[in-house]
Amino acid sequence: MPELPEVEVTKRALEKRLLSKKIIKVLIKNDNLRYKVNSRLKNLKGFFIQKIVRRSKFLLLFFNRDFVLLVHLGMTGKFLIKKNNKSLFSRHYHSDTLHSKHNHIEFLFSNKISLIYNDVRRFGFFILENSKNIYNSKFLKNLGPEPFSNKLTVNIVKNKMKKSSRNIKSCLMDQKFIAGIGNIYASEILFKSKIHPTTIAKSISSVKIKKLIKSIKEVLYIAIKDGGSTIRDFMFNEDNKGNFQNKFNVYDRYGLECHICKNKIQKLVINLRSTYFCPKCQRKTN
DNA sequence: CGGGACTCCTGAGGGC
DNA sequence: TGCCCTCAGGAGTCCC
Repeated sequence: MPELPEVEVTKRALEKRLLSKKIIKVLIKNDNLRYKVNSRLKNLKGFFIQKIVRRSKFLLLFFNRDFVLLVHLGMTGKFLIKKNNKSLFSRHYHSDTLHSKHNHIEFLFSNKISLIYNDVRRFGFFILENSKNIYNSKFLKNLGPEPFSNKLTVNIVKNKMKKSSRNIKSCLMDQKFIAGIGNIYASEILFKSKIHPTTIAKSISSVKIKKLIKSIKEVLYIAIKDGGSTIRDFMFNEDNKGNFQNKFNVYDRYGLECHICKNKIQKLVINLRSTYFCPKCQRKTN
């Protein structure tokens, strides 16, 4: 599920409901996530959320007294919200999801809202840290520039690529390179940039890199506006589901017609991840 | 060291 | 139905 747009949508929904709300209780039903959940999490009782930040695919929940909860949703992690034992979001996840065996952690808030962490594959994790120097923690310190920051420039991207013999798709997926892009959006961004996914990154011209950066911002911006992408799971937001999956140009469209040129969308595996592209719109140049 | 292959985990879907 | 295989939005670790 969660790449930058989905994490950003989650962040905004949490902000809307939980900012400045006090935690009454923390229930750890299953501590067996990617990293074992520290029982110190229960010490957040009585604390309130001051600020929520997204960095790459991480959520940072800042509490009073210098506590910060670092959350990563992994592959299938999501938050559910219920009020007075009822889901705030209609029928879609009523009985099934609110009582799922994949609900691992529950935070009860003073406004009678519960925040439930659900994660089928348990690749997500929660780390409680001191907020001082949090950006120097091992999870955050090596991340590349945020797609919407002005640190993402042609020069910085070209410099990073210069040393590498990798293909551009692998570079986009590398969080040290640019933060927040995952498997869906890497394919969509390369389509919009008209770059073939196996193109050797350092061979790409400055003009094309400029176009690539523009495409990164555009694709991610529209995806956030659409509430992210919902494929086989529903996504957490006010309307239950994201809509960007309806705007995919290439992802999960193997054998279907390209919206631009009508050629058939191709699929290939790069670093064990499915990669989709249009062979005509994204002609290989090296 | 860079980077590709493998790994964690559960469930869905297809072929037989 | 059931069994087996492959694949799924992420990323740390291992090994060449």
